[in-house]
Amino acid sequence: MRWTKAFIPTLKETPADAEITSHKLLLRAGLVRKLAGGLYTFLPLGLRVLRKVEQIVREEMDRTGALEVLMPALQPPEIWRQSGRYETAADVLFKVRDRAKKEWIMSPTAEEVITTVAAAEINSYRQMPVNFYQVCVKFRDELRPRFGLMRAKEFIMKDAYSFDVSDEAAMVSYHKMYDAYKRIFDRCGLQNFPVEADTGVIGGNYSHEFMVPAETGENEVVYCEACGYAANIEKATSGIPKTAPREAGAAAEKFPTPGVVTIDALSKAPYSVPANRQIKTLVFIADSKPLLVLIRGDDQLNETKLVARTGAVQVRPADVKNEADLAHFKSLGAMPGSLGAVANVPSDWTVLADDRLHGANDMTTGANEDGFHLRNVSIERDIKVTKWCDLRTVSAGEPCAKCAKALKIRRAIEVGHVFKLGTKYSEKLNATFLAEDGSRKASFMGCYGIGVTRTLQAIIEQCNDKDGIIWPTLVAPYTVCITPLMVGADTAVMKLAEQIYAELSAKGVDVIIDDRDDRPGVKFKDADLVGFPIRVGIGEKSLANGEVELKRRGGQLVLVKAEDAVAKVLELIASASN
RNA sequence: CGGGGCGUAGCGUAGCCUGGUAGCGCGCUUGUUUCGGGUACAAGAGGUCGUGAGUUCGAAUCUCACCGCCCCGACCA
Repeated sequence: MRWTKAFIPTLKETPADAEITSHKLLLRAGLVRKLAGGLYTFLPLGLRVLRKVEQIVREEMDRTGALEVLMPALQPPEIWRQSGRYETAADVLFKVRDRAKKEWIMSPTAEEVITTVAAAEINSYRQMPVNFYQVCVKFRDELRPRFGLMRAKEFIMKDAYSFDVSDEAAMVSYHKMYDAYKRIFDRCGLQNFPVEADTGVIGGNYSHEFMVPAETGENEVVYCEACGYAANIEKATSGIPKTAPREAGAAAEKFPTPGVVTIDALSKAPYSVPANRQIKTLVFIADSKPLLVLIRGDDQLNETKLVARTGAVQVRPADVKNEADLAHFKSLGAMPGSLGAVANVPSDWTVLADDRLHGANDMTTGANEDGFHLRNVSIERDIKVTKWCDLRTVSAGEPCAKCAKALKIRRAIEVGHVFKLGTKYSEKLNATFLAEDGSRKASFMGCYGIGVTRTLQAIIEQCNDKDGIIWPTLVAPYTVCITPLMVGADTAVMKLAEQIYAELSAKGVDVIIDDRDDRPGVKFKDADLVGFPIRVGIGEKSLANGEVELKRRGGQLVLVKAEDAVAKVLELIASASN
């Protein structure tokens, strides 16, 4: 490719609406342009990178034996109703109507569609295991698109769906994908690691996310350097000890605490109740039913865990400004800050308590009377807990549950997610088969997603310096950039540049020649900004000695004999490709 | 949806408070110059000042509504 024909609109200045490095570089390097919030056009250079990432994904998926298909972007709402997700995923569904006013859903994912195919076509255990995948545009009605391609209304996803005859077989399929994902992100040049994950609206019981460490990531990951434990903070647990039991004291005793409505205030004089001897009592509304959540005063509730434990579609904190919610507070007898679970809890309320409070006594909690708290509370004795479960958020420094070493927390970008689904979808959409023993069973599914466009941006977020992008060799838009510093057609410099360009092209190398009649500084800056892995510089000075320059992006410049240039470039490429 | 900020040439911005000629840098065009890290000089093109309504003799500037964008939060497969 010739630069003058390639359409690479680089920007010297950063567009005002880009915040994070990778977003700025996407725009500055001329890879994409914004059409509207969360919607981007891939320009030629950006598309080349996208295709290379897709290519890696396809190669590794094919290697596992997965089969590529292509499903419609428009889906009938009926199958979403059948799976139950018409309601549970309603918030992110883009819906359109055709001229007959019939509603359609723009695919955010395709469990329902592929399961419909399986229901019709997979009738025998002999047809499994099988794994179908596709790479296509997905739509999500994001509340707030942001960070360029990271969270967009429309994006490219690779989604795969496996069908197996048993739970054990499904686990084998799951691990095939798990291993393939590791290879895919490695080949993309990304530092990445899998973490245990919550399953969210997708459902299922076993799940990992693939994370790329980055300060700008939207996820927090808890990890242990000693034993390798790693989990999304939404899922993570630690080996932190339960609340130390004390000698069982006298009966719970009410005492006045006028105006004290925070853990912090109660921990100060004259009350001086340390936060770790307090019980925080929170009211939530789970599918319109009230719910009490008890958690230790010095702990933070993890709402993802709460949603998972309740199994409810919608869980939200009760709000005193909401009249229906206010009635719930009134039935308890107090407003937030004086709430407790010892007395006045209506019998039909669910009380969820965090495991860390198990067996705790000598605790202080709200008395369900404004301006009063209770001390000497023993949870077992004084509170009727419906269900004990893990509800707290892990903090850095807590002991690892596996090896007791201190846990760390870092931010990361989620680029892939694998789920073991069980029979959730196959049962609802009747994807059953005849087993070897003649019985009819629902197939055991897994689903596996990779955010392809997000992966592309994650690469930029991780691979850059002050001058621009530093593309990993396998995903660079062009592997080699030839930079002649004198473009006159009959100059020795240009003749050599053209010759090297032709030879590398003939060898199948993705090469671009910067044939612009521009100053050297402009060409160097642009080459660095776009981030080609290898640059071949050809100028009068070095050519006078029969030499050309070889420079790896971000590396040292080396002089090589002009006649060796092609061979040296091929060597560099070979050593970089994995 | 709540809070905050912004909208002036392709990009980045000044002007707005205190109403009266729309300015600068980059980019673009032409010419000269220069030629190893975003050359220099000269000439030039390019603007419904987000949209609509209002106040006023007069609105980029003041008022109201709407639209769009960015950030924080809520949400997130």
